[in-house]
Amino acid sequence: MKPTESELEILQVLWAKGPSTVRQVNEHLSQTRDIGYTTTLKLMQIMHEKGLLSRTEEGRYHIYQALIGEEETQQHLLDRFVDTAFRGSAMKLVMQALGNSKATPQELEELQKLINHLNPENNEPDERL
Amino acid sequence: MKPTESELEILQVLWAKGPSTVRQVNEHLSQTRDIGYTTTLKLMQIMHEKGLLSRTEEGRYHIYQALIGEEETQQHLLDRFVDTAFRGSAMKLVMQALGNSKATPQELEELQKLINHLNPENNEPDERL
DNA sequence: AAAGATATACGAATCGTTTCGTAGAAGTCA
DNA sequence: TGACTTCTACGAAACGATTCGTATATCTTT
Repeated sequence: MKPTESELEILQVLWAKGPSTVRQVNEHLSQTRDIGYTTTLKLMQIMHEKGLLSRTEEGRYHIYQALIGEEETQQHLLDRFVDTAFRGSAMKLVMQALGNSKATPQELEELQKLINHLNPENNEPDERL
Repeated sequence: MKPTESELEILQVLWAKGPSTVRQVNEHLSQTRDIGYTTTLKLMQIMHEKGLLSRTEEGRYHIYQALIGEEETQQHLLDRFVDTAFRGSAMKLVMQALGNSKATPQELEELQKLINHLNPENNEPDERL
């Protein structure tokens, strides 16, 4: 339930590319860092044992698939992170993340909508749901 | 520059309480989890070696102090976290953190101000800087 | 069929973090 | 002074994560 950094890397690939073989995942990972094939293999085997990945035998190959969702995992990691790094204050995190990001107007607008959702009383009415 | 989880715990205490002895830090930590005195001692010694903490001898005691700032450290951790968990998308993180937090109206208002700052063009004018 | 490439399985080395036991120095108290 | 407590220092065990070497099986190619 709490993937390590390496495991997260692999999950990222599987989330992005869908079910994949070890080689495909490894190919992808080696683009950004030095990692041997058997290292990726071992990692994915362990993740399979842990129940993070499913595995289907396709002839000689094994095809792996993420068993936990991206958003769900992100939410979990986020909760943990807020606790450890921001002492539980999600707002502090939000402010700091936002302050240092170069958000596009579109993104800000989306965010604006979300805020209006959260706070139907206050602020100028914008659109009803 | 990249404190571990345990180190972060200790930093939190020092940030909150200011310069402290090992015992004071340990006392605080033991309130929330099982940890021996010498464990805390060793950790703080290592952090001192790493340059995370300064140390002043006060008679028989050592008084430790955080050498890195809270916000600065949080920013650093946050950047890293956005990269690894949210593939660099700070906005995705913000939206998700916000969506799951129960923010008070005051907090939302603060956030609103920040957004208006960031996006002077769009939205209703609110206040000039 | 033989050689070579490519798959999985698995044991083990390595590395960083965390934890604690033990020793010795220094202060406190009866 | 002698027993206790309370510091720091330090070595090393324990643990988890990461990495890779090697063995073996299975294809592919000539």
